[in-house]
Amino acid sequence: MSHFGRSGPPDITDTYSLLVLNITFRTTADDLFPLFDKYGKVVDIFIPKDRRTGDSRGFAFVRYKYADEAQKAVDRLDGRVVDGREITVQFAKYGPNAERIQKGRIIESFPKSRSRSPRRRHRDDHYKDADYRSRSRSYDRSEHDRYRGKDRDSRRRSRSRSDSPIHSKGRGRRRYDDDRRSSSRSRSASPARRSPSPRKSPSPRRASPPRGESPDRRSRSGRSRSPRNVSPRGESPVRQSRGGQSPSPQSVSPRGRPAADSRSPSS
DNA sequence: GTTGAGCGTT
Repeated sequence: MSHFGRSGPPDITDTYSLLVLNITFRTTADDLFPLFDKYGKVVDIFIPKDRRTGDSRGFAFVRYKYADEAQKAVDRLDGRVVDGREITVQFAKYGPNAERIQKGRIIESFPKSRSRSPRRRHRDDHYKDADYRSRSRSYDRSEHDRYRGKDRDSRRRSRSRSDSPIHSKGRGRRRYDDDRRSSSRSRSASPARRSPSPRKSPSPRRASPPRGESPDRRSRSGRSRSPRNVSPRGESPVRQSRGGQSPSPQSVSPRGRPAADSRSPSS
């Protein structure tokens, strides 16, 4: 009840998690809620977003209270065109916290009894966690084995090519080793200085001095969607960082123009 | 402004 918009998972026990893929990047939980709620009782909807940009990743998680309803939703909403894009609804295979999921049902498997086996510090348990996580994110594995895929791999290959061994162009799923890489670079001040004129320091990347930055530039004005809850009841299982989670009073300008205009537009 | 394989939050 009061968990929505407060903290992590409110109560994910005996609930069925549905994974919705192929959704547009602008589709929000509010849009999926009425869609999934029509087929059953939706307990909660969660749409993972990027940590850097904060944009939707393109998939959402819908939690149902009953399996029959979830299955129905999967059968009915699976392949449905939402926002002009065909979405893919299926049972979640992995868990948010390495929880045991059976047929999409989340089973509570928390080690309540601490005095059960305190001896076990680290063992295969880690393998389990890393197992579902290293499904393909880790490219440091046998890649040649993956190439044996068929159509499914072909999709990923497409992306792989885009990513290429080089940097990720767009919002690649690369890790947060950006800072780490910088450190590496620091080690070698100039690994291959091609310019015989080290005097020139053309830093187009850093050519932007700390001036009046506007991080709130990414206004969601793309879609005239009211950021308020769709449930006037006050109880909306739809949790999204668009309401109370991100209380940024900076982009509240009614005109879309920040009132903090320290600069003088004139001269 | 863009993108499109996939599996999650304090």
